[in-house]
Amino acid sequence: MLKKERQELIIHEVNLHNKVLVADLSAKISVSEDTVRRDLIELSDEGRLVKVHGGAISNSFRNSYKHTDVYSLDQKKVIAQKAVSVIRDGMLVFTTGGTTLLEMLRILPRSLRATFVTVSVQGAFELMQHPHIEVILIGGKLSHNAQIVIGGEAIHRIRKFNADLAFLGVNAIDTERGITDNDYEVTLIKQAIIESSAHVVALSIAEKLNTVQKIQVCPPEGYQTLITELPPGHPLLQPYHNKNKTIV
Amino acid sequence: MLKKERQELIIHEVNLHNKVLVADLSAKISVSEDTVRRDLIELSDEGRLVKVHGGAISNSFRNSYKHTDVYSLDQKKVIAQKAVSVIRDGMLVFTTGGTTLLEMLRILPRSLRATFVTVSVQGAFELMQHPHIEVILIGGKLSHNAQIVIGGEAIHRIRKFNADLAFLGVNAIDTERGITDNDYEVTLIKQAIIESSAHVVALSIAEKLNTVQKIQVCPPEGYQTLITELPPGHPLLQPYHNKNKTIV
DNA sequence: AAAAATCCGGCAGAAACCTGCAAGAATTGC
DNA sequence: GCAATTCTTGCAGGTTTCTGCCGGATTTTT
Repeated sequence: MLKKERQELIIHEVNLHNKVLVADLSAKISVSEDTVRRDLIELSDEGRLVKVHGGAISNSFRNSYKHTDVYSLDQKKVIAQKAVSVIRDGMLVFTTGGTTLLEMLRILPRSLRATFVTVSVQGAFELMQHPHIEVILIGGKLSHNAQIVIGGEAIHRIRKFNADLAFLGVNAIDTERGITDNDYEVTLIKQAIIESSAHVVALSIAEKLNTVQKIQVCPPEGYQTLITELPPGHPLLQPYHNKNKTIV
Repeated sequence: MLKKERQELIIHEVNLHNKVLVADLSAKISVSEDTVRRDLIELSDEGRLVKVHGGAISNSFRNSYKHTDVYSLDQKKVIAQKAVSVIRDGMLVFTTGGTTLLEMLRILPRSLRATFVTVSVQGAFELMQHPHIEVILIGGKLSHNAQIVIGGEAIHRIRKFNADLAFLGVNAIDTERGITDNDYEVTLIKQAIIESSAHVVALSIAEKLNTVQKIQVCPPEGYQTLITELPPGHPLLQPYHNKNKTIV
């Protein structure tokens, strides 16, 4: 059996079953596991499959969600970078939806070991790419608008957790009115998350500072940390310092 | 034997068997391996075959495995098309993961009004794009491998539903051993889905027919309808007709 | 935290490859 | 027709590739 031939066979198997194990392949084509492993590495380098511990999975599985144009992407990347620095190994972390959040999930260091609980479909998808992160998805009805899970059952589930940290993507934030949003169902979810977390981190681009939406998610004292793309000493942030918020 | 003649013979062999070994050819036409090697290099330069270490493979062999992004995409689209025709307005539908399923969800008619319950993150993502479909996501721990929700809580949730229809993306299907898979957690989820559905539709590309994996999802009588890309009358499907399956 | 599985780098033998060479065959030019 | 030239082929040798194995590191699972 030619090497090339063998590799095509492997690709075939992977695409057929979405996943293969080194041991299975080794037995099936009667070569050592080392050889299979080397083949997987080569194929992986060529981008024809994704190698994982113990085998490989098809990459057709991996690229259904595209990283499209996001508004203020650069600012959001800065925020994401700061947000990541707050997370510690072993934490139980809640996350909501929102593009800033997604950006953060995307750049989580691969070495991080933590448990993430999320109501966001895309969030779950991003988190799945990380090898050492356990992902718990809150179930329930999906909101077409917000692309997160909503509804009573979801809230019920959220309340069962006691998270160390919650990351809240915010729609509007103000020193007087706190965090506000314009989708009632979403505010309920965010409230539940806030109440189930020891520490709440609000992520907001500067543009959303001092804006107000129709429905309150939480009062100004509902969160402890605020992260924007601005340096912590920026004058725009002074009012939040005055409210004893931690500014990153 | 003329050089030209010899090379034509090689081409013939390659096209016949899709591959040739230098040693075999050398023995067959009684020339040294070096000569064969030189011939292969020339033929390769002319683009009539692909030289590899140890021999050569035919062009068609190589092309036949050149996939775009999803394996057997065309077949899967055919399957998806057929599957869609089974769904009626108002139904409560279960779906598992798998690329075939995703393909189906992608082409659901925008006019369809139904409720979908899914354990697949990408599935949920696709379904969210449809305006009139209510999407219920089963919560729980996410499997990094299978990219679906797994675990006891998920199974518990699944059992609360009484679906009209379940679409099962299968990994291997056989008239004797039924539907089989190679991930234990996934089989549990699929079993729960089958038990919670009045009618189970198995989606499989023909290539997976009569293949067996390690763990049984359900016996041959566990599902009622089988959809492949083949026309229902195809001889390969006869055994399934004999088992009283509905073949679409 | 221990045990099992997997991975990785290096090693060695075998097989395959390449380069240069020379003898023979075929072709060309006169 | 014959010599010069080119082409082809096999061989020798040194080089590269392939593959299995081993020991230690890393990861996963219990």
